[in-house]
Amino acid sequence: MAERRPNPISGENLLFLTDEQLRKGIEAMFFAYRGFTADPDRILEQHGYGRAHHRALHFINRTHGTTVNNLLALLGVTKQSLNRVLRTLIADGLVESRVGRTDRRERNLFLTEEGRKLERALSEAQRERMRSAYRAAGPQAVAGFRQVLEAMMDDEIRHQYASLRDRRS
Amino acid sequence: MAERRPNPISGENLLFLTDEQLRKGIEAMFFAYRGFTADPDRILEQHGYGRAHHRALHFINRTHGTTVNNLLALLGVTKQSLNRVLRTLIADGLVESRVGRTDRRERNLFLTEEGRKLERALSEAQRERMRSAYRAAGPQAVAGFRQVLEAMMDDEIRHQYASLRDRRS
DNA sequence: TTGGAATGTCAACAAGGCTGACATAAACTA
DNA sequence: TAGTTTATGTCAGCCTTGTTGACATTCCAA
Repeated sequence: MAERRPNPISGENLLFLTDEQLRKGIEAMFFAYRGFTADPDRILEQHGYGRAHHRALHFINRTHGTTVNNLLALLGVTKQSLNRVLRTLIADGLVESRVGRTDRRERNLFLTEEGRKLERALSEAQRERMRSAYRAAGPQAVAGFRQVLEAMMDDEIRHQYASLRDRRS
Repeated sequence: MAERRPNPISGENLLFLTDEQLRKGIEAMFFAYRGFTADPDRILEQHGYGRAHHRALHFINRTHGTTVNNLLALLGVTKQSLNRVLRTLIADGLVESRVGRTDRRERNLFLTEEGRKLERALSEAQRERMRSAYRAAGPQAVAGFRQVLEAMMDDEIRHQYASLRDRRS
């Protein structure tokens, strides 16, 4: 999948692995992430929510009926942190928590119509930025972008990402 | 610079701009950023510092003698937030603050030997993850990665990134 | 029936954002 | 020179979102 190109000079081109190149990548990652979150942040602020709420909405939307434990693993936070966020989302009528059918200890989480509405607004703002970046960089760059990001994840997360990746929304 | 490939089917390949593709990119960005910060975070914890300290150390190291105002613009936080972090770094002897030569209202910031030592440890941990990701993905993917990230930044930040990008460390 | 798993809740705390107000010194300007 | 602006620092207080620890409830499964 990852296309390695032999270097006519030294057998393999390693110039892209210098500390200078790596530093540029690190700074690009830092600055780009700021842009990545900027648009949803503005919308969230109008609703009195934070990034944690966005993340919860996103993954509940992605995996309808997911359990709290499942969500914890995806988000990488403690249940207390997530619970605080979920509580407000449920109280505000954006998320519905249903007792599990087969295992009634579990709670299955769903977005309400209002929750879907906010999720779409957040998601569309973020997609618009991504779309513009993708269009500017072109398909080949996008493929490389995804490859590097995937290689940068922790192993365990990469597996979760991969199983999520190939679902329908 | 960005290589666009004509699509034999519709004149231009736009498959990479579907909502599905964009969503995958969004999730990849989220998960990758977690990995990106994981290694420095572990080191910082041992010293009782947080990410904010890492960012300050990084950019002071990058732009020796920078002023507080300059740093504020790069980090995108308020002076009160930055000041809290700087105060501890100065008190702990990692950062030195010298009165400006030409304008004595300004403070020029430098890393001490100890500051450089910690910065190197943090930086090396982060570079190691980046190096491994770059190596796995290959030079062409890395170029695409950088292109997409740059296109994702806010305009103002992109200019700062660019002027920083081409400096020597 | 009992142990453990899944979930929720309460309390307390910390980092690191934010705003507003105010102080000081230095530089600039009319 | 007098007044204003700029750069910085600091105090107080607030918010979000992360943490740990303790404890209750529910209920599956051995």
